[in-house]
Amino acid sequence: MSPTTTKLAIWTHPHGPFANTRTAVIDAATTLFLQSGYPGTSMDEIADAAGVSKRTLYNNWADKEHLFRTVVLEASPVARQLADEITDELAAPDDLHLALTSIAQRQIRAATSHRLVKLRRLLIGEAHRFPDLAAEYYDLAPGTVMAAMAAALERLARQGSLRVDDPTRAAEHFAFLVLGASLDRALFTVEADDDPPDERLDTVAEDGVRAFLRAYATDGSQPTRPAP
Amino acid sequence: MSPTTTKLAIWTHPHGPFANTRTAVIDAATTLFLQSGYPGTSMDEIADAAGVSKRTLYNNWADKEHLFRTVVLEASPVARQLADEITDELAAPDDLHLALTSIAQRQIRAATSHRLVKLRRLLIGEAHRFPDLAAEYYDLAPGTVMAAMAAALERLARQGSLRVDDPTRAAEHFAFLVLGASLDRALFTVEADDDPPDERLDTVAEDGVRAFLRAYATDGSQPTRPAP
DNA sequence: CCTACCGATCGGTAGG
DNA sequence: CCTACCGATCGGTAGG
Repeated sequence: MSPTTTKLAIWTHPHGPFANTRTAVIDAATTLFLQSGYPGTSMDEIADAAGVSKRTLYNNWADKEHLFRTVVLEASPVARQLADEITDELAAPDDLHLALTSIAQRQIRAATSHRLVKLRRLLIGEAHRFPDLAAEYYDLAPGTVMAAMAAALERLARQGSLRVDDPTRAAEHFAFLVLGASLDRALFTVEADDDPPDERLDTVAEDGVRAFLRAYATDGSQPTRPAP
Repeated sequence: MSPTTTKLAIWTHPHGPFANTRTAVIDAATTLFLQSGYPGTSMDEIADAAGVSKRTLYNNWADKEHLFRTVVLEASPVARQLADEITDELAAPDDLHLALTSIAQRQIRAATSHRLVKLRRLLIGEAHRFPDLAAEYYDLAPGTVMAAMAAALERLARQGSLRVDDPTRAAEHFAFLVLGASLDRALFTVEADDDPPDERLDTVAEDGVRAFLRAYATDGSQPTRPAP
């Protein structure tokens, strides 16, 4: 094995060439921060997990806090997609009950996914240390979904399908009827064998949608209550 | 000044004699843990703030984790009182809308109070380190209130005032319609000048109660929507 | 010569 | 109950 070959092996191990160093660090830091929290994760552990030296971390980020901010803001943008889906699917739905149920089921699954619950725990637990970051995330992720839902509900009200005085309040009512209890419980309950299975989440979401429509549907636009 | 006098001054400063040592430590530890989190609070700081030596801490608690558990479990029992009020006031209300609004307003004020929000942040942020403690608190505090509300709603359904298939689900819907959005936002937003004032919380609670009654009241048992 | 990175170790502080 | 101190580990940086 020539020296050149050896050098190549070093360049490509374990995470490929230079361009991917940043990705490798962010991946490792994300995993560790979500697992053990901010003070519970050392820069040494991150460096080890990423397969780089600690000096590399400090060549790319000023300090631990800056790396943490990168991790949080790059872990967010699932929300954008859900917001777009809400806007599209509620534009002019054939069956409002069905459309809302489909959205509700995706919303509760996203909100109670292990990854998102861990990210919320991390941000909530560090809100006193990173108040601006926690607020920024909240406006960015749940805020985007909530704004899309409020706009969609306002449109549906103009179309005559719903009776909505305050679209923002109605969007909050929809979201928390659907996922409030499940999300709150998930924040306090560390992932276990008795995590709610998908079909149970679907039922919870359906119950939330039914309650929402009883509260917000225009009279006669939907059956008040389907027989059990 | 005699040595005895000097000694007495030490005994009674700053938190009185021996019996109150435990209280002084718990008070100091509660303040510091709620302020700076578990790893952000040192046993030295707690000892200093309580006016005792670090050795006293370890004479009363095996280690930092045991002291933390004491702090969390002694900070809880506000919930018991709210649960009792729910049971009493919803037993046979003259005006259901009024009774639910009164309960909702106390519930949202308690849930968004700085102290309770900080306690939630602390437990959620440390749920990975203390999974059993987080679960125990959740069953003890929100769980107690939710159980009382479910029982009360079931009773009201038997009296004919409400239409309730699943009392637990209905209690969740009530709680999260009333306080879900406010609580979720409070967890991410560190106490600031723009905290929601009491009258705004009251409005949010009223909106939640109205939506709940539109969804759960029996037909004709209440006006569907008061004119604005 | 550069960028990217290494092994080794700094001063301070944690829980106990 | 205090001062002094431990083994271990923190975030951040030295020279090469």
